[in-house]
Amino acid sequence: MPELPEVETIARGLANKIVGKTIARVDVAWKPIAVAPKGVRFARALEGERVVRSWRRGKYVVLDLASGRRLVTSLRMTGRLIVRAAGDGPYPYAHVVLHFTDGTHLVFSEMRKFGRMRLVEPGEPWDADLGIEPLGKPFTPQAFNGIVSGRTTPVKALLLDQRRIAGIGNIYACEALWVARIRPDRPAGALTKPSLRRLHRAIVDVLLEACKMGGSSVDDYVDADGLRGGFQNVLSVYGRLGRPCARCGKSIVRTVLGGRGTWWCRGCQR
DNA sequence: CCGCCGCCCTGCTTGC
DNA sequence: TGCAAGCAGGGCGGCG
Repeated sequence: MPELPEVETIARGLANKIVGKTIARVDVAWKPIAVAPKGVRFARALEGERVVRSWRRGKYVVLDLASGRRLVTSLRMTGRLIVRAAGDGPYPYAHVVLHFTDGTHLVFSEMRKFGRMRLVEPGEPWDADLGIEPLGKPFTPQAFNGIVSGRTTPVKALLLDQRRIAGIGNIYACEALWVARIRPDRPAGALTKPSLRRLHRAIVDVLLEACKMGGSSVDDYVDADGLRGGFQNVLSVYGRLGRPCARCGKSIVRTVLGGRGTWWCRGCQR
C-alpha cells in the first residue's frame, strides 16, 4: 500500500514525466473516485489545465496546475498513478484517465475503488487536517514529544494517525517500532524519553531509506513507470510472521491492533 | 477533544 | 470439486 516513500517516489516520477503537459480530456469511469467537483464538472474543470508541479503531502500526490488549482489524489490501498504512452493499450482498473495533448495519458488505477481525487481551488485549505511531515525540518525530537505526550492510545495507532503525523502507514509503523525496539501496544504517552528519541530517529531513518530504495512493493505497489520498489527486500518485521528476528532470533509474531495487522518481535521490542 | 467502530470494495483464503 | 463466507485495509463519518 502506498505510504510516504511510495507516494514520494510516484510524485517524483510524475515530476519527470508529466510536468509541462496540458490536459486535453478526462475520462471518469468510476464516478465516486472524483469527489470534488462532482460528476462531469470534475472532468470539464481539468480540461485545458497544464501541470506545473508534482509533489507529495502525507500520502497524497499533489499536482499543481497552471491556474493555481490542485489535483490531489489519495491512492489508499492498491491505487496507482501510471503514465502511459500514446499507443499503449487499456490498463486494468483504469477508473480515471487524464489524456494529455501529446497523446500520453495518466491513469488512476485501483482494484479496490477506495482512492479519491479532488480538485482544489486556489487558497482552499485542503490539508488542514494533516499532521506534521516526518521528513520535514519542523519534525524535531521535541515536536515528536509534544505529539506523543499525554496520549493513552497505543503508540502504533498514534503513528498511523494522519492528523498527528502525515504519511506513515502500516508497513513503516511496524518497521520503525522494530528499529526503536518498542512494543506496538505501548501507550504512547508512557514512553520514556530515550524510547521517544529512538523512535523519532527510527521513523526518519526508515522513511529516508525506503525513499532511497523506491518504496516497498509488498502487494502491488509500482511507481509512475510501473516499476517495483526495493524496500520489501529489507523489511525486518512487516509480513514476516514466523521468521526469525534479525536482532534476537525469536519468531516474528502477528497481532491485531486497532483493527490492523501488526508484526513485531516479542523478544526485543519492549 | 478523544477514541472506537463500521463502511467502502474486491481478490484471495478458508471451510464445509 | 465447488461455492459461499470471511478477511484485509486507509480514511472518513458517526457515535458515545
